[in-house]
Amino acid sequence: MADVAERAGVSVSTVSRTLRGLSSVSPQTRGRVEKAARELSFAISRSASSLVTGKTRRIAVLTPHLDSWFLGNTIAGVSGVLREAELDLLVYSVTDLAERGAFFDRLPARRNADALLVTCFDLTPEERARLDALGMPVVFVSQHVPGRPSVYIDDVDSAQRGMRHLLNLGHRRIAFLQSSDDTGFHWSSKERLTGYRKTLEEAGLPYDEELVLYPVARHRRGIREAVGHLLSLRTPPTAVFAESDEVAIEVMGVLRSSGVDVPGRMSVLGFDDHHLAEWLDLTTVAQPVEDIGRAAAELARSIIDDPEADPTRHVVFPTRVIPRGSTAPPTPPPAGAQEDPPHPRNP
Amino acid sequence: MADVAERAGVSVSTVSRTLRGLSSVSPQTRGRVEKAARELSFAISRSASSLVTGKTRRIAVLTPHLDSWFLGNTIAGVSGVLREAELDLLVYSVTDLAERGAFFDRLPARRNADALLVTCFDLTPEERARLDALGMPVVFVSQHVPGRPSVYIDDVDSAQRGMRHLLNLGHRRIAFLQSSDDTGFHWSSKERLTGYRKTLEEAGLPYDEELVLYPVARHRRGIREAVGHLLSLRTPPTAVFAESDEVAIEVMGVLRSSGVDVPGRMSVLGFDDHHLAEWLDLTTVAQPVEDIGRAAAELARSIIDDPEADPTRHVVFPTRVIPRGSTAPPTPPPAGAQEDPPHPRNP
DNA sequence: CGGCTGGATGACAGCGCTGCCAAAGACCAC
DNA sequence: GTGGTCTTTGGCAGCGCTGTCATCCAGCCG
Repeated sequence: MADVAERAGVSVSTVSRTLRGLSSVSPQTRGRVEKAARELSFAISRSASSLVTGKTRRIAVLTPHLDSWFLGNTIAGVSGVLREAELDLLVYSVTDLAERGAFFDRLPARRNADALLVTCFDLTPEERARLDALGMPVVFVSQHVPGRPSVYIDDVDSAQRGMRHLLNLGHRRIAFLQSSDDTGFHWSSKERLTGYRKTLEEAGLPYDEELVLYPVARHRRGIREAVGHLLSLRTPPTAVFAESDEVAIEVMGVLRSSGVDVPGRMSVLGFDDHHLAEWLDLTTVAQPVEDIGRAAAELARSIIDDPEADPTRHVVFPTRVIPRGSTAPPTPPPAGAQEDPPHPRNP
Repeated sequence: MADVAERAGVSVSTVSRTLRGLSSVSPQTRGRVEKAARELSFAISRSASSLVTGKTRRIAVLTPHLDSWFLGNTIAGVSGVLREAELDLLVYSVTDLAERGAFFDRLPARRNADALLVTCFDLTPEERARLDALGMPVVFVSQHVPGRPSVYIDDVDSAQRGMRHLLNLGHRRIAFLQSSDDTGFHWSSKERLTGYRKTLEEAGLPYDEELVLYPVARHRRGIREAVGHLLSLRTPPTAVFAESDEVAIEVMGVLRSSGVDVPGRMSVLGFDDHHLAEWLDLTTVAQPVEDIGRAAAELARSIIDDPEADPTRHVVFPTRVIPRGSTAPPTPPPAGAQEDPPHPRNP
């Protein structure tokens, strides 16, 4: 910076003021400084400036993984907003409990980021207290935490609307497939299961434990076994509601390779509106994933710009059921079919 | 740090030495310091230490997007290695030419990261020169740049092996579908196309421009139009080689929804071994994506640890054709069928 | 028993910026 | 001409660490 100052014939203070866009610099001086900076390819050292200001101009994202469609798109949304704000994006992914423990133990984000976006994570009270104690602003993504800034969808209601779509088609035995892993991450599962149960209750249908398969871990054989289990029941379900499109697509693949027609013998409903869902004709509950990322980044930005701002701001995004070819009325109609019309009345 | 020093009854120098793992600290002192640091949840300020050392302990990744299966998995691999090395991961995604220009203009990574991983990017000579001028070590990922550290697969050879699989099944008219975008990113397309051409040449087959569709942008209607184009040719191809599994899966979806049986009337071959490829029974050329990310991170790590190290190190990963249900001999056999056996001889 | 070695620790400058305050000058009112 | 205000600029301390050098003391040799 001293070099730039010398070249422009001003003091370092003036260079600093110019480069930060402060107003109290005359246009001529500004011009000379900018020219000198360009000629020397000068870039401010964030290390030095954050040492003084206490601001790092960096936002950290904490995720349980990076290789899912959901998180890829969420982070893409975050990244777009941060780029415009000239903030840097720091990514911490913790894929198992040991790493999770290590993260909250050492908390490497501390002092290295101005805010933390927590995605798909059910923080324990201790973890939350720890972040609070260190004064790290947190935005919860894809999760509703009362009293904390969060960006989310109404998972209960969304699952209910998905379920009603299946009920309206005439399905009465509907399985629910959760994807879970061994790290205690949230991933909206619980809420969607609640929506599933509530809808059954509303419709006066029994909750059958055999139809709810939760230990379907990502990247494992679990899906095939889960589908095998459903197909070997005394009365197999006529529809499967998968917690995410990725699971739903796998289920469709397994069903078709086992000779089970979709939607002829089994309807499949997903959740997300994955990029491939359209091409694979998968009915799904769509959520605006990239918008969620963008909103979370905006929230983080507003918090670090103005720490006094209301800390309880929430952004709730709507979801919608997109009917496609993977769901249809069950055939033959289940014994207990009621007066519901055989064709969808819920678009 | 002063607080920790006081609590442990030592000087800040000793705290610094302890926390950096330097050897010249007695075990008792080390224990006391670590205890004090834990009790105070102390984390070193990277800003301050990088101001002195010139090292940021951060690695930047430059990518054209974040929402593809390939990059999600690559970055997951990178992230794992960096976490173990206690390095932070900074992500810059530039999705169009304007952002790309802005990135190389301002070069925000400068002084904020110790090395840059460039993924799926064909840098222009000017861009490369600029990085060099600023002394930023670069590792090329998924791209072979002679004389620079790079991690990649042999795209030409891999495409050739994929093509030979189709030829051995008896296909003679094979389309090639590239995914492209408008930003001049590389994405291995050119090399795979070269492999396609070379294989045709070897087999004495003509190169038909009508069968090579490159303007198939991501997230666009392009795929449907491309498939429509192929199906409306005087002699449609009997097989499609897609540049990535994501494209291949979309192609399969479009074909099936158009009533074209896969592999009955059209074989589809992908590239990547996407997580869903197995479930959708897609034949593909598998590459070890996460390993590529890991190797790239290791390379970056070794470069920042030892800047004198050989700057031309390369890691080449093998690929393999995984035959699944989306490829089969063409029916009816093409007119010009040769003495090739009708069944695969290339597993 | 003095001097020397080596391991462990402390003191202190300074990395590159920013925030604060002072100063210089332009301008105006009286 | 004097005093006051406002705009623009410069000087300088200090953010929290690390690297270097100094210091201290135990242990050992001659």
